[in-house]
Amino acid sequence: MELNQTCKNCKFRSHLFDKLSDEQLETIYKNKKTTNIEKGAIIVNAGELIREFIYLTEGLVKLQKIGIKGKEQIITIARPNDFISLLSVLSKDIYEYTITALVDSQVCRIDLGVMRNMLRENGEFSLDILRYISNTADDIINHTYSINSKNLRGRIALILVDFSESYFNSLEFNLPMSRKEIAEMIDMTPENVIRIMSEFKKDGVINLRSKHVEIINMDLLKKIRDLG
Amino acid sequence: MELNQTCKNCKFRSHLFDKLSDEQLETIYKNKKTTNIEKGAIIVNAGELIREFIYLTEGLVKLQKIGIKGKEQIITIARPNDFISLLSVLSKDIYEYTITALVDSQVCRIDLGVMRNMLRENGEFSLDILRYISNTADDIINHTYSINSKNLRGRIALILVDFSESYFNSLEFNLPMSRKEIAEMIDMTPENVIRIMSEFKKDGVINLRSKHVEIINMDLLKKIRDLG
DNA sequence: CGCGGCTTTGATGTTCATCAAGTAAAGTGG
DNA sequence: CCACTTTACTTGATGAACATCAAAGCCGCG
Repeated sequence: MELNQTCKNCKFRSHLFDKLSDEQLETIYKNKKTTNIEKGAIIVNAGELIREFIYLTEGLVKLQKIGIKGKEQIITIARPNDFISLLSVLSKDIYEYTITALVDSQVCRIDLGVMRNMLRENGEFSLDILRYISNTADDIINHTYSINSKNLRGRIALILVDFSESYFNSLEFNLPMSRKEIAEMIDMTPENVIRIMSEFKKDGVINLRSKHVEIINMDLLKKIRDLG
Repeated sequence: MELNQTCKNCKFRSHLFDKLSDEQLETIYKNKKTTNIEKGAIIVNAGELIREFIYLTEGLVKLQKIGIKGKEQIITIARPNDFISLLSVLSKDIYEYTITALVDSQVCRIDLGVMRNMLRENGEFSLDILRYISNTADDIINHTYSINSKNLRGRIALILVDFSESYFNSLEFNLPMSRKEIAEMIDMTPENVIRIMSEFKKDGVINLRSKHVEIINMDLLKKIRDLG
């Protein structure tokens, strides 16, 4: 892709790179690799040594923790322009989460040493990254507590609204994950995910055919979310 | 307290300030206020405008979220040397959490503008703070998921071990909070907190007299935590 | 075409929240 | 310092929400 060839003009560039000089962007360009990832492919495995900053340019990926009893737990779903390795990259030597592509995706990998130097050199950039990390962490914490305080119906409603408004900007979309993965995201069993989505369908709140979802009564769905 | 009079020689100083020059420490000294906080007193209220970096020098404080239905939720308990306002301070204009002293405590408040300038000026300092935020957020996220994946017995065991090993470094300690607060920390009801602690006492795992706890069988307690 | 994983529905059981009621402890005003 | 009030703690009984188990249908894939 032509526009991808320099970072300066990259159409996927995050505003977080705005504070970098042309020279610094050039340095990043020389020390990055862009890769295409197929749906279902693992981008990083928990436990691997961290060597790079990873930036999502296209697609959708899940970050998950492998629980002690094999029970997997999805922490968050990252979108384009997210630094997907961010939660571990600055504080740990190894990845804490496994990252997997939910749909065909594209990432840029920037050498970690280069990135660190840039953070040291450029205080404005560093401060922006600080804000970004802070926000990301806040969001995850809030999201987790919000899920936790809801009953099962409320949880399903929450993620349906979330997908619609925060990920797809549409009342119709295809769920990018299996029922089992949804269950892992909102801490319930696949059986109950199905049960409750079927209920919503029967009650005319949504339409559902395999992975395709159409939200019919958004107001009601939000009410279920907020009261649940 | 004499040693408190300059930041450079402060005995409560965090290693996070190590990267600051003498001049910068002097600037902080001129722009900070040290305050004593009584047990139970509120340090900041959620919703208040953030004007300061707050640093805990002595004591123990809780950070809590006020839920929608009045249900309070304790996010974490901060110790001396923690930047207790950290999760909101760089990304938000207002505090997201209410912070309350669990025991008599002391905090330093550093003007936010001064702090921001220092982060911009000093890349090493900024990078250290980045790591610190990253770590703090990671810890909270891990802790939350860990609590969430356990049954009630496992949760009680978890916090008892935590208090013993991470906060008091002793097999005997006084719980710095009520049963209700413990419940808010690990997402259960006060009734069940009591019930399960009584069970532990009856089974000879701990000794319990009002707020005083003595761990008798730490191995078993950890087994309960890990299997729960 | 047949196998394995994903999905769906129903029946059962367990865990935990809620309710209720009583006791102990701690703060409050005279 | 004592009566009084309030708040924290404790125990038991009940019910609801949800996980687990089981079985059958579906779909994609070799």
